[in-house]
Amino acid sequence: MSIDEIIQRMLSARIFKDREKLRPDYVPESLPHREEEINKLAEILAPAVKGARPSNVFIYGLPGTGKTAVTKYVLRRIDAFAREYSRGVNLKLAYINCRNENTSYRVLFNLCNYLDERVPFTGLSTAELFRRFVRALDRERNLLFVVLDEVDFLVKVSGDDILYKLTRINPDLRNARVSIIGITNDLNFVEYLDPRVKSTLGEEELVFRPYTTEELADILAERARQAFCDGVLDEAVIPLCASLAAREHGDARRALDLLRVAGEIAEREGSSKVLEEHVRKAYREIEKDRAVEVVKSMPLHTKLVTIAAYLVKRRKGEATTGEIYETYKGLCRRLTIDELTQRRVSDIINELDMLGIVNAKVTSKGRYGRTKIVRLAISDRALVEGLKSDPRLSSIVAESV
DNA sequence: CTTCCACAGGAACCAGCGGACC
DNA sequence: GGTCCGCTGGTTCCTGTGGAAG
Repeated sequence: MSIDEIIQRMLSARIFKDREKLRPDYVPESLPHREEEINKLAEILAPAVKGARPSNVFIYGLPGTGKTAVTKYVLRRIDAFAREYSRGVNLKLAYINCRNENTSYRVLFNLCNYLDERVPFTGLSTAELFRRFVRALDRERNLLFVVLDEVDFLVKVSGDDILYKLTRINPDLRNARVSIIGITNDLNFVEYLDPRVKSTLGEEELVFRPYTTEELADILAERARQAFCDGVLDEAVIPLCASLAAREHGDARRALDLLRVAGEIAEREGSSKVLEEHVRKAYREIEKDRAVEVVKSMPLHTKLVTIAAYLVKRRKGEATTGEIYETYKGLCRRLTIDELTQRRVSDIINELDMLGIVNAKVTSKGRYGRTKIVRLAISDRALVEGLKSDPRLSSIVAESV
């Protein structure tokens, strides 16, 4: 294909009008089928406009059910009102994603940044950092909203100490007030919490139901109107995206991704319309890309454990922890590197399970012990692709994969 | 009903690192 | 330049356990 042809294709294939509208972090003007949640959250948070401290809120719901979007949307509106009508109170919004900021220190560090308080990003004790945060906060009549998105990560990694402190902070403040909004995908999350934290943090609770297939289709249609040129979507496309995403508990984010990638594939192929087959390709591509990226970014030993799982699987279909460990030790010897302990490898297998690279399930085989049955959850091609950029593994990959 | 395998997974600890503080 | 701090990614030691075999 000549350059002329490629450019010609690009020009003739007008698929997208504004593809930004399909990005996961875009917060749209309206959030269909979340009216009830929006109203409830607005009712809870509205006192902020008059400078009163709203109750803390806890929001539950599976991924892609609009928790983050609704929260940002409501806070944005409240902030706009507060700017216009309230006197003497500074509304401040701190949004923290605890998947990245999963330690007390980092959370406090971020909070200080939101208050324009300069602090070192390591070196201080957490207690000192907390004192500085409180001091900075209490200097003015601030009303601070702390949004802790995916707060379960914070608690799993660092415990609920910081939550406890944050929820008890108000009595110690003379001028400022803090209101906390915790968001989590993990419906069993409360179990990890100290009951005292549970009661203060969960002053109000909101549960977000997953979208149904029809609701997803509505959302997609709404966004598609803004994102795509008129008439480029085949009529089967939106229902298909919706039903593929609904298979995984009504995840709107996945549905939107699917639609965007399908559009990109159609554009790349020079098709004038987005068709059903583009959606199916998109589905496979998203799965594979995710797997490849994860494998690429894994540390050496985690890769070796993955290869071991693959090798055992190829021999006999599925693998136990013990078999994987033996195979893994063999790989280490061939590379003349020190092997990790079985205890650690057991944890690595759990990590791989969380990443969706393998499926691991504890099973008891009676007299023959209790172990984990491990199955590779990604395609061989994705595995090879993810491994081939690592020069340390080239010999192993070449001959065994 | 008891035994006993092959691990799971908790607890405590450690080395090394980057970085702020004094 | 020594000290302190928290994080990461490991180790060692350990107790707990589902369920087929006996």
